[in-house]
Amino acid sequence: MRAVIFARKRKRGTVSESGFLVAELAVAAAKFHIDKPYFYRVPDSLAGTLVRGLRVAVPFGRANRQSEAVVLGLRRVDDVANYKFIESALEDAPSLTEEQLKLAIWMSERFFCSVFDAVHACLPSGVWYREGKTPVAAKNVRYVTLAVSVEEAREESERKKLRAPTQSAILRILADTDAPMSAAELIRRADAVSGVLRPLEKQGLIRTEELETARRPAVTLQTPDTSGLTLSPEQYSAFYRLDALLKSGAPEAALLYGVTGSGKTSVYLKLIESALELGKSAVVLVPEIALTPQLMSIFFARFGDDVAVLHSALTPGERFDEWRRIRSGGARVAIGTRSAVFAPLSDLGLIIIDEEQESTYKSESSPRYHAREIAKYRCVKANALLVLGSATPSVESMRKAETGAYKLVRLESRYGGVPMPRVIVADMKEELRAGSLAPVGSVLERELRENITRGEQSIVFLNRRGASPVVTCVSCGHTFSCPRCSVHLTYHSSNKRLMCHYCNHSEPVANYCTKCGGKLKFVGAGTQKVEEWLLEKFPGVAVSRMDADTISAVNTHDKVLSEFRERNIPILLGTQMVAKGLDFPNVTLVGVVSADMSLYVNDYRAFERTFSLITQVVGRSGRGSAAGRAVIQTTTPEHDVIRLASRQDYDGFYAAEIARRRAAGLPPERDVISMNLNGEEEERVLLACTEVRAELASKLGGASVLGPAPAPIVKLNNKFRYRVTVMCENSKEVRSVVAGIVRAFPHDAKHRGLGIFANADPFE
DNA sequence: AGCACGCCGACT
DNA sequence: GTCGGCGTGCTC
Repeated sequence: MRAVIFARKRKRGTVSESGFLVAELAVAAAKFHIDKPYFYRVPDSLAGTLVRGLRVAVPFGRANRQSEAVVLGLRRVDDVANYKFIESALEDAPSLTEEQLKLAIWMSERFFCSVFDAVHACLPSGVWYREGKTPVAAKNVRYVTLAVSVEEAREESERKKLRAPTQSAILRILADTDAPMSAAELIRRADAVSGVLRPLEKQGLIRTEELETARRPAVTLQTPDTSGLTLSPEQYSAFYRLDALLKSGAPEAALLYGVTGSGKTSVYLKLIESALELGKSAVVLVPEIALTPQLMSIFFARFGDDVAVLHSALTPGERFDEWRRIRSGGARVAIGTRSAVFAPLSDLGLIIIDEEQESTYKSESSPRYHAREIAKYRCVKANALLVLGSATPSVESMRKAETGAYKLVRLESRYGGVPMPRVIVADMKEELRAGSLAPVGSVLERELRENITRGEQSIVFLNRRGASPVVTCVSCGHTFSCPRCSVHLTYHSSNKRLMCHYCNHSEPVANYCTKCGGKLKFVGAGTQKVEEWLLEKFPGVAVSRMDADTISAVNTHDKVLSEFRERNIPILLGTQMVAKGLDFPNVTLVGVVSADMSLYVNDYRAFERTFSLITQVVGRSGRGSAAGRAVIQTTTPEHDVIRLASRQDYDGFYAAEIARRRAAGLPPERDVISMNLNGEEEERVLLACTEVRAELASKLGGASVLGPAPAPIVKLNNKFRYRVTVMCENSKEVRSVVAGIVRAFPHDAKHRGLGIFANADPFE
C-alpha cells in the first residue's frame, strides 16, 4: 500500500507559490518496515538545485544521524512545524533517470524492498556515499602536445641529442606520432622520468593539459570468431522473425530456443546491429562474465567503443566510467551481468538475456529481483524487444512460449551442419558391483585414452554439489564444523587452516582428532581426487584443472583456458565453470563424472538444473570439424532426466517436467513467495514462523502455505534460518498481504531480535 | 534497524 | 543519589 503512496502522481501546476518548499524523499535509513515518503524542508540555498532524482543528505531519526536520500518530488505546504531541513545536495545533476525512478517505485512493490534499496540497485556501486568514503570521481589524464611545428620539433630534437637525450627522444616521439599522447605513455616510451616534461614546457616546445578520460576494462581479444559473419539459412530466418518484432514498435518478448552450437550469438549480433541502425540501444545480459570471455571478445571486436561492460570484476573507477559512457550516450550497447539490466540507455530497443534459465539472474540479497522481470518492465515501457536465449529454457519461460505470451523462435541444428555429439551413458552401478571405487569408470577411461592417442582434447566435468575438501577422524568419524554455521569446515592447503565459506571463521588444523585423539584423514576436493586418478592412469599427460580452488587473481579463467587451447593440453578438468559457453573446436570428448549428484537435492528445480547442466556440458563436445562424443557416468541410467539429457531431448524433458509440475501444483502452475525468518534462538524463530504461517493462511484463502522448513544452511553466523512458503498466484493483492505482514512483524515486541524478509520467486 | 527515553533495581 | 539494564516507541 505504501508503494501506492509513492507512486501517486500530483497534477502538474498544483505547486502553489505560497507556503514553504518541502521535498518528498526516499530515505536510505528508513528500512522496509518504516519506508514511506518522508518530507523535509528545502533550505533557500538549495531551492534552485533540487529536482526529482537528485541525491541529498538528510538528518534522520531521534539522533539525527546523517542519511542519504533521493528526491521524489517537490511541493509547497503552509505548516512545517515539525519538519527537518535537508542538509545538502550530494550531486549537481541527478544520477537517476526519470525511467529509473519509476522503475524503483515499481520494484519496491514487486520485490518487497524499500524504494531507496531499489534506487540503490539502479546505480553503480562507485557513486554511493558511505561514511568516510568519497565517491569515485572522473579520472583526469595529463596529455602532451607539441607547441611547435613537427619540423621545428625534429630540429630541436637533433640539437638536444647529446646534451639532453631524453628531451630529444620525447620531441622525436611526439613529432613521429603527430598527435596528443598521455604523459604516462610518452614517458614510458622515451624511457624517461616524469621530470623531463617541465623543462620542455618551459622552453615553449610542448603543451600539457588535463583531459577527462574514461577508464576502460581490458579485454583479451581472442582469435576473432568469423563464423558469426554469415548466417545460416536457419539463423537468418530466426533473425528475420526477431527483427520484425524489434521493428514492430510495440513491446514484444521472444524465447530464442537454440540447441548448443546453433549459433545464438550470431543472431544476437545481427539483431543488435539492426537496433543500432534504427537509432536504438541494446542491453545484453550474460550469466557470469568470467565464463564468457569468448562472447565478450566477439562483442568488442564487432562494436568497439560502442560497447560498455558492467560487472562485478571491474574496478570502481572502470565501472563508474563505463556507466557514465552509457548514461551520456557514448556507448549504445551495454553488456554485463545481472545488474547491467539497469543500464541507463536512452531509446532502448532491445534486451537480450543469454542462458535465461541461469540462477545468477535472481538477486539473493535485497532488492531480491529477477533480471528477467526488470527487463520485461523496461521493454514494456520503452516498446522494446526482450529476447530470452537458451539451449535449455527454464520451464517457466517455455510455458509462456507455449501459451503465446512469448514468441517462440527455434534454432534446431548446429551451425555448419556439425552433428550433435554421440552420447554414451555409463552405468556406474556395475563398476561398483565389480568392486571399483575409481571416480572414472572403464568406459570413460577407454574414451579418454582414445582421445589422447588421437591428439584430440577432452573435458572432464565434475558435478560437485557439496563435495568440498573436509577433514574427518579415521577412528570416530568426527568432522569439523563451523561454530557459527551448520556447515563443515573445508581444508585450505594454501594456509593450512580449516575455513568456513560462509562466515569467514577459520582455525588451525589439528594434528589428531580433538574428540578421540585418532588419526585425521583429508578427503580432497572431488577434482583433486579425479586429477590424481588421471595422472596415475595417464602418466605424462598434462591436465588443466579449473575449479574454485585453482582459480585466483593470477591464475584466471582466461589464462587457464587460453593455455588449454594454445598448448593443446589433452584434458581440461573442472566443475561448473567448464560446463558453460566454452567453444574449443578440438574438444571431441566430454565426460560427466557423476551426473546424478544434483538430481536429489530437495528443490523443485533440481531436475531442470541437472538436465540443463548435462545438456550444456555435452554441447561442449564436437564443435569443430571432428565428430564429438560424451560419456555420462551415472548410477541411475534409467532415470528420465539422465535418459532425456543424454539424447539432448529438451522437448521430451519439458513435456515430462511440466506435467510433473502441474500435478504437484509447482511453478509455473502457481507462483512462490517465501517468508524468511532468522534469529539466534531456534525455538523463537520456529514459533514466529508458525505465527506468520497462520496469518498468511487466514488472510490468503486458497493459497497453500507450507513450512516452517529449514533454509539450506539452517544456521548461519549464529542465526537460525527457517522459512514459510506461500504458493498461489503472485497478484498485487497477495503481495500487499505479504508486505503487510513483513512490515508489521518487527513492530511486535515479541519479535525482538528476529529478522524477516519476503522473497518473490525464490531460487532454492 | 537504530536510537533515545524512562522506569526500576543495585551499588557507591 | 545515580549508574546502567532493558522494555517501549518513534523515525518527516
